[in-house]
Amino acid sequence: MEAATPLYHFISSHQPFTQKQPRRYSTNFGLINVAETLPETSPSTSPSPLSSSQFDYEKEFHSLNSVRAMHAKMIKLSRERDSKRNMQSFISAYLEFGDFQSAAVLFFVGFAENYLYWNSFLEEFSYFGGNPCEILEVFSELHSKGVNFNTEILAFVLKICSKLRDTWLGLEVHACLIKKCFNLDVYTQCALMNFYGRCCGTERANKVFKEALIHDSLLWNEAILVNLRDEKWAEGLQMFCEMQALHVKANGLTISKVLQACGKLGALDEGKQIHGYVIRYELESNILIRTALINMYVKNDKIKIARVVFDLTDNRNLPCWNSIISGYIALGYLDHAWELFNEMITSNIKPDIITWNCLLSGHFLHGSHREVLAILRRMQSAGYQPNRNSITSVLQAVTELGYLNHGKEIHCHVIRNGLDYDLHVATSLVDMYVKNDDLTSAQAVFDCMTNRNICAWNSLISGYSCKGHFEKASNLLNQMKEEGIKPDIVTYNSMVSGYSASSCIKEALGMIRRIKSCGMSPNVISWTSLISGCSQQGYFREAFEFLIQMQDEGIKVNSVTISSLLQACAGLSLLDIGKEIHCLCIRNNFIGDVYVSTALIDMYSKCGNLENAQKVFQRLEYKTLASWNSMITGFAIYGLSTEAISVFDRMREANVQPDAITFIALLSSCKHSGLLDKGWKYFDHMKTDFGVIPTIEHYSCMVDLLGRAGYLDEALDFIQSMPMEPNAAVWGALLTSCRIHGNVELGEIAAEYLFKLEPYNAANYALMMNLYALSNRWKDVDRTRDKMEAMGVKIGPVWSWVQVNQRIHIFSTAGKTHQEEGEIYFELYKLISEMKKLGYIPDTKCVCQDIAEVEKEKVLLAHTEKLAITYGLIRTTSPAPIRVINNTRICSDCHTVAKYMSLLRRREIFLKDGVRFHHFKDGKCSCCDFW
DNA sequence: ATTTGCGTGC
Repeated sequence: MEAATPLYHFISSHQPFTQKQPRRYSTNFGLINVAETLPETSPSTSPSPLSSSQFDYEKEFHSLNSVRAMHAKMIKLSRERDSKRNMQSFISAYLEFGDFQSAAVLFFVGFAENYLYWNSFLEEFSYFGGNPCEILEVFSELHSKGVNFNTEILAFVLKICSKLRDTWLGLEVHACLIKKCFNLDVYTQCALMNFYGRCCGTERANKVFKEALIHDSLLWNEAILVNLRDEKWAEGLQMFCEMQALHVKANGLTISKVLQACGKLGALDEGKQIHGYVIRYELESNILIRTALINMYVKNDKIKIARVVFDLTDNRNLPCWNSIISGYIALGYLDHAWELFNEMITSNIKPDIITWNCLLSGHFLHGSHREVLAILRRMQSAGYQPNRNSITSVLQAVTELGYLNHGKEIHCHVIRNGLDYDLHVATSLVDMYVKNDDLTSAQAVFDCMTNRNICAWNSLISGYSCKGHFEKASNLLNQMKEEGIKPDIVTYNSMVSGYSASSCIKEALGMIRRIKSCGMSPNVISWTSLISGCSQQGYFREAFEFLIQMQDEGIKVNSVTISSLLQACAGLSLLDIGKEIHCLCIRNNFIGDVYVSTALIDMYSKCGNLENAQKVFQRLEYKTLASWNSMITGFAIYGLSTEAISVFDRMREANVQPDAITFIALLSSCKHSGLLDKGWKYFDHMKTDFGVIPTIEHYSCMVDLLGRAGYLDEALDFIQSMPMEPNAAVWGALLTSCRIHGNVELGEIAAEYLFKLEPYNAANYALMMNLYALSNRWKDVDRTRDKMEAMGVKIGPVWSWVQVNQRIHIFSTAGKTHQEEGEIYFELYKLISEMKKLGYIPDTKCVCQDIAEVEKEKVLLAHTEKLAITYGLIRTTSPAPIRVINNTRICSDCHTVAKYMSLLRRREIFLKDGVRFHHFKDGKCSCCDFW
């Protein structure tokens, strides 16, 4: 094809065309009265009289120049009007040889007969690669030269304006139309409505509809479509109903779009009525309507009806298959979706990128993140190129899985295929790097983005903020403002969340105030971020205070808030408040939320109510990995290893793949029960049978397990054989075991590492002092205490609390003494003397002070858990169990005393310490004295 | 379509 040289170059060649003109709407065709301006020059080939037959022209159409030559001949002989078909041939020829302007000029000045012809012109124009913009340019130019167009041409131009969103020209065309005639025909009115709907808003289009004198079916259909295109679902549906009342017939496109509206609005009844209409007017064979019906039923949660419609469709095309497959996927029936997918393949329908993307995003949304990667591989090996949507889903899955390396590979693919210029892909990349803790790469991708949307900014800001880089986050916030992007509630919430996660409660509250000063209202997410931050950092009381503030401001809690609050209840063992929240969950239908139910299981087990934890667990219809894990953990912290293992077995029967946390729970249940062999078994099998690679947490569990069982040397060997550097938890486990078994030598080795790794952790010094005291090595006790004091480390307060009559009573080594202390000690002495009659001997080994035995007994009596239990005994009545929480690890003397108390006063005592649970009943403890 | 808040362990 030759380079396009516009028609006027040839016909106006006597006028030198030197200046390059700016393209849009300002080209200068010397076109008007073409025949008159044409110079009287003879073409080089001798002009023979042309026949009127079109074929004579077409025979000569070998190149653009030959087309022009023929055109010139035709004009010269003034045979333009001879045949409209001749004109068509020339237009087609110009299009074929790529001279789109000449084609458009001929189209406008030549003739324009009917709508059908225009559409085929537009089709042909685009088919040969012409940009419809050029049609508008030619029209504009002719219009400015004063050419008068008929209304049909104007309507045609209006259609293109509408398509190209050329509001200015469209309004100009409307002005021409008004000048021409007052009563526009239906087609023109439709074009006008279409234009206003797309370019000036639905309201203007509706005005055109209202002002129209006659509302025929074409106009009704267009009016409804205009509203639905603008996602005015309710308005569109309403108009459809009005149209029905007037017995105006709807066309297939309108019906399919109205069905879409029924889906969006959840208007099942209306949807069914339209289904009835479809059957009555025998429109069922229309595949567009069929597909819309399937979608409508899917959106209204009626997948079974959708399936019936699908099954009854015999001319299923690809969109139809895609609809039913995406329906199953949206509702989470991934297996059904695959079944249909395979069925589709056997019916010789090839999936398209939409099908694949639907599978990708569906598996991501339903948490099957690994499958997303498998589907990607499958589609690639089937020869499909992932597009921006595919990449976005895959990146999200990779982000969730934490597969940074996979993410980088996808980044490479993105770069190779030039997709990095796509806004959404780039945003997903930023987010992938942010969530995988690679802020440097996130920043690099961000810096390369030529235009950034608010999501990209927010993603990066949240990355810096959550990692505690508040300065960088604030700088970005200011920078985005400078670049003219207004921070939204998400931006501020990211800051709130970051501050809350770093215990910067004041700053987080400041952000909430800033949201208000910007004229926005802090929403449920802002408050929940603050509350969950408090719950996770141990500021449980503050969590409840902010809950009250939030409710005062009229913000209602949602399931996420509830999960955070339950965490606070679990942390404080606030069983009664936890139960209140459980009621709230039932009232507000939060029970079905997997996060809430998991948090409930955790709350009940940490508040000492294992039965309720089990009940919640059993009633869970859909058990997630986390819910199985928290139930196993629940049994584990009670030392109920048999039960924990049986939950694990049931989990495997349910085909749920265990993860690292499952094995930590299992190993710790073995640890709490001294099941060394079982522990080894799980440790060995977790990698070989389940593909879960042991982390340092698993190793430290094993050290604990070995050590507590008395295999201290083996524990040390095990530490030395570890594939990673042992951390403080590992050495801490060894030191704890050494203290239990009184092994000073090994303990000193562990302590040496610990003092290096955690020089400011008072618990380590306390453990070592305790170990020395057991062996009566008082000088070493003093030396360790001096070392600790030299480091400026202080042993924090030890506290226990018990709830009596809706109030929490705290007994602390640091705080004020309890006002009823006298009464408490009176009862405690009484109990001790009763116990002594039954054979109780105070276990003074727990006291690491070099003082007389009698003094040691006094120290033991002051242990906070004893005071808390005693207070519970005197201020509550049987059979209410007593629940005591302690923030350290219960000593063996308190353990013995609690057993006697449960026997003497016939009370169940639940005691939660920093490590696990003890349930005392009838003089026995659930831990069987192994803890 | 892309961005903010939630559960399981140590």
